[in-house]
Amino acid sequence: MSHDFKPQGAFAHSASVDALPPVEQHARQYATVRQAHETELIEDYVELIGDLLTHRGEARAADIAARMGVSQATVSKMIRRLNELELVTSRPYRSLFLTRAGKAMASQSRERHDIVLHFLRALGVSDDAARIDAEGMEHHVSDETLDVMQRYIAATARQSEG
Amino acid sequence: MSHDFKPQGAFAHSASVDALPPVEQHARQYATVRQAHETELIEDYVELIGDLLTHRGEARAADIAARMGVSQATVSKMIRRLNELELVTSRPYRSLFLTRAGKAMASQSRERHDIVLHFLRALGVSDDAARIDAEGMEHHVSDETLDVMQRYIAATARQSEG
DNA sequence: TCAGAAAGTAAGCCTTGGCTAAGTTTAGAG
DNA sequence: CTCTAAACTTAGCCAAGGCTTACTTTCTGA
Repeated sequence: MSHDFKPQGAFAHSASVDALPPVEQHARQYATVRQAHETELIEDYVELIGDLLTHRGEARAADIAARMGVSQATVSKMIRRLNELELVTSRPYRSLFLTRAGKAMASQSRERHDIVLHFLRALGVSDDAARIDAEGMEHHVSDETLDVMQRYIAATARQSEG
Repeated sequence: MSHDFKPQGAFAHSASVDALPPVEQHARQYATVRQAHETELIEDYVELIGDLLTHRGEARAADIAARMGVSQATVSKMIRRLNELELVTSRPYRSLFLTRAGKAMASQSRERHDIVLHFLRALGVSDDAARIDAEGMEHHVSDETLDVMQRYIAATARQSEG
């Protein structure tokens, strides 16, 4: 069954005295994080634009700026980038639209975000903390971990149904 | 008991049709993530320096570069920054040392890192994925979530003892 | 002991993602 | 209809964190 969930048992809490990982593996870990950083912001913007389109019918630069907590100028510049990356289409002074690729990115980000958020809540984290943590964590969770989170959510749901 | 662990039950998996959070809250979420980004790299370097000092007895720029997967020049520049921030002390062409503040940051980062890593493994994530995810996640996990993770680890340990 | 390799530094370049200030366009209220 | 406020864009600034290339210092082994 794909939604089986079995914790694997805890290990001794002693990584700080563990040997360092081999140099190449260590370097790959950091490379993955740097890589994630490059796409992170882009994904956040695209995800937000998708949400605004879904919930408000349009995505205006002013709304994006207010929700991101940055200046309109910053948003304007970022929109140019998203355009170059062919994630959005825009006409000057007009609302934005997502391209096919933009829509795909938005829904994928949204899905990851939701899974992480629900996982944290299912684990017992408060709503406020879960929201903030999910925002930061979503870009650093592998498909494998995401899968485990989904199974955990499903298992917890079955449990609470009795 | 402080190490009690009770899952809180899953919610309907439907945040994508949830209303958007209030503007101010939304902005605060992103601000927190941006904030984390600023300290993230610094913490990674300091944590690595601490690990090298612990496991190798010294922290050389060449080792840091190899493990971070960046050029020596990049490390050299970063060391200057860490110096300015009074996290390390260094004499030209010599190995590094952590200041009191640096040591504190290193051990705190190391601890968060370990908790996240052990949590992921306890959850059933493979070692490789857990390592990579932990590296990225550690900077985005609130104290509250960290606490929940620790209780989960403890609970899973008791369970597997039988 | 000293010459070449390895380690470290410095200078200067690039991109990203913030900002402010100043100008342009759009939209809505009177 | 028009004029002002809000929305948007542009230009130009800054810091961070990469890079390469060129130089200096240290270490080591023949």
